Order: sequence, then structure tokens, then C-alpha cells
Amino acid sequence: MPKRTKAEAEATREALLDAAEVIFLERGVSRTSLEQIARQAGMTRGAVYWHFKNKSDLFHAMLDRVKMPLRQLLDDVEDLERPRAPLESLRLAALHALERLQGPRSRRVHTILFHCCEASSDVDILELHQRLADDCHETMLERFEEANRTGTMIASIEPEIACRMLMSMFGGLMHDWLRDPTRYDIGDIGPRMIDTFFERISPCTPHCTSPPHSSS
Amino acid sequence: MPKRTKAEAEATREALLDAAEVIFLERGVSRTSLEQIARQAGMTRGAVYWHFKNKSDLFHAMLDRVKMPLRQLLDDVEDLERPRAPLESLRLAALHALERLQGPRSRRVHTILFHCCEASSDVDILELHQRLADDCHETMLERFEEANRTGTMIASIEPEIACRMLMSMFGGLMHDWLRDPTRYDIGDIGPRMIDTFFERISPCTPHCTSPPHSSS
DNA sequence: GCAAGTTTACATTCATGTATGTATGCCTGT
DNA sequence: ACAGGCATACATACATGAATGTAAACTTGC
Repeated sequence: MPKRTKAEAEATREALLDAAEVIFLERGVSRTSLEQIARQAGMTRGAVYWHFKNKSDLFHAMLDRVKMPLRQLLDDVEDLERPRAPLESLRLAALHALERLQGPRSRRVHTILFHCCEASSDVDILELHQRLADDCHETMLERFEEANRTGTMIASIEPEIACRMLMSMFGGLMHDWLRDPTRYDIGDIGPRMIDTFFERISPCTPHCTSPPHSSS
Repeated sequence: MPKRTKAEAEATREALLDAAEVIFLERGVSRTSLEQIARQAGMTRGAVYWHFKNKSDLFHAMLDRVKMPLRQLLDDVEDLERPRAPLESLRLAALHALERLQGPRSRRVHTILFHCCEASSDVDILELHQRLADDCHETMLERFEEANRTGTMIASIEPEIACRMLMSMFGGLMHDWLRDPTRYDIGDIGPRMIDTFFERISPCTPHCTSPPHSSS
């Protein structure tokens, strides 16, 4: 039955995006044909070409459903009563991002982003990653610089370096974990890594308590 | 001229691999045809099919030219006169890996690995990455555990967590930098990240000297 | 002359974009 | 309120192009 009501049309659009997630994940972006996506959604290619210009357009629409820019993550963890220290905001935002990442859709789409699509293909994935990274770097650096000015992080660590360390660590963790999420529990490992990082770049409170071990 | 001497045949094999690096980098693995690789090397597809079974086979042959397992990196920096502390070995190995990464061929191939090929394609890139990561994780963990036993790292940090932090940081840095190597000098940023990491997980020597800043 | 190395030709498969077909929902005038 | 008409939401068909693997031809070293 060719034509549907407006709401049903929107439903098939979503169904097509769901289908795309599944098939992209299974077969990789470049190897999946629009035919396969359509069939997974119980439609034909005509439906795909109606809702989307081409594969690239569909891909970006798929991404739009799971975007989580750092600014928004920071807003999510903000406490309106009493503002937090910049590093504490970052730490909570990172933990929050980890939680969100584990949601089925976010997990699927980020796996596709990291592992199931390649540069110079239908989608300019490099520029996409770059834009996301730049945005993240910019707002993260602000916090580290503020922490540096207010002495809430160790003075000898440059904000730029701390920023790149955190970004690399987080990105690397995502890349590694998403390769096979059954290998370890990122809900356990992730927070411990993040907490350790922030603890280690914060000014010395009563830790630094490693006894000067003296056995050969 | 069809047929050459044995040495010349080997030369065309290398030429084909060189060509593959260039074209894979330009167009992504799945979008490059064997025809394009052959033409880049001044040959035809027949030559490719003579030397390699298929695209996957060629890909793996390309990788074999740049492998740098952690064990070997550690060997490279070993000092036979006086053995180093485990963390110092790791630090030097990481710095050494950074140097190697910047070589033109290594850089090209690793860029392909991270950005120009996708899962479920001609090559099982996920399993490949996984094997490399597992190997790295295994030998790295040994060092961190030894450091933990000998008190050469802060006792409250679990070896497993430190290991994953370093791996993620390094992997994330590679992933980020290779996306566009013109953006920053990894020969400068990289070592500062690595040194900061190891400095921060080492037992307190006379640092921890951030004055308890007290301005509002 | 035989086999290694390389080219050319061929058959098959498959994805893409577009054009066209078509049935249904929705809106507008009266 | 309902009949016509138009736009919407798809399906089907087609033309094109390109990549793969293999087989057969050729050419030269040993």
C-alpha cells in the first residue's frame, strides 16, 4: 500500500534509520547497499530515496539522533544551586558520557563511527570526527585553563597537555571498548580510569602516600 | 614487457605494496579497486593477482612491512649494561613508538589502519586490531604489575587501570593525530603527554608542589 | 622448452540514480 | 459533507558503470 498518513511516514523514516544502524554495524557502511537497508526496514529503495538524498544524507541523519556535544554533557551535570570546580564538572561530564555511550543506540552508532566506516567514502568521516574533536577540545581546554588559573590543578601540568591527555584517553577507551564490548565492563573500568586521571592532576591532598619501598 | 628476472619480480611486488599504501590512503580501502593499485604501480591487475590472492592478502602483506609489537619496542630501548625500572622501559618504549610512527611509511599505514578501512569489509580489521591490542596489553600489564610489586608506582593505582590508561591515551593520540598530522606536532605534544603520565603515577619525589592557591 | 611473470579478454555480479507508475491521504470549494 | 484534484509516499523498472575472479594468450628468463 503505497501512501500513508504523515505520522506513518515519519515512522518509516525512523524505521529506515534503525535499519541503517543494524546493517551498517553488520556489514560496514561502504558495503551496505541502500537496498539492504530498505529490506531490513521492510521497504524498498524507493522509500529510502524519498526520505534521504543518498547514503551520505541518511548517514548524517542517523548521527543526528545520538549527538552528545561536551557543552551539553556539561549542562546535564551542572548543579544550579552551587557551581562546581571546573575539573569536577569535567569529571562528571566524562562519567555521564560513559553512561550515555552504553545505551544501545549510542553504542551502535558510535561503533559505526569508529569501526564501520572509512575515510574518503560516501561520508567525509574525517572532517566529521575533526569537527567533533575540535568542539570538544575547545570547551574542554577552557575548563583546564580555568583550573590552572584557580590552582585547582597541579601547576606544572599545562592545560593543553592535560586536555589532550583526557581527550586521547577517552577517545582511545571508546575506540578500544567498542571494538568488542563483551571483553570488559566499561561501566567499571571507565570510571576508575577517569577518577584516577583527575585525582592525579589535582593538587596534593593527603595522598601521595606510596611508602618509599626499599626491597631489592 | 611481461616477464622479468626474479629480483625484478620482487621489485614489482614492493611497488604494488607502495602503490597500495598511496591509493588506500587516498580513497579508502573498500573504494580502491585492484585496477587502481595496479595502474599506480605501472602494472595491470594481472600482476596483482599473481603476487597476491586478493585485496585482503595484499592488505596484510602491506601491514607486515610496518609492524611494531611492544616487545620489540621494549627490546629496542633496553640497556644491556644496567636494566631499567619497568615504568622507565615503558616510557622509553612509548617515546620510541612515537618516533617510529612519524616515519612516512609507518604513518601512512597506520593512518590506513585507523581511518581508511572499515569492519566487515575485505579485511577483518576488528580482529586484527584486537590481536594487536591484546598483545600490547599483555606485555604492558606485566610491567605495571612489576612496578606495583616493587613500589615504583603509586600503590593506590591498580596496574590494570594504569595499563588501560596508557593504552587508551596512546591509541587515542594516534587516532587523533593521524586524522590530520598538520594540526599539531606530535613530536612535541606526544612526549609531554607521556612524560606527564609517568611522572604522575610515579611515587612522590620532591614534586606535588602546587601551592594551595587561595584567591577567590 | 618449460615455467614464471604479466597482459588481455570475458563473464558475472551488484550498486547507483533516475524515471516512471500508482495508490492513497489531504485539502479546497461549494 | 463530499467530490475532485493535487501532492505525498512509496514501488518497480531501467540504464549505466564498475569491480571481481578466472581463463587464455603472450613473452621472456633459465
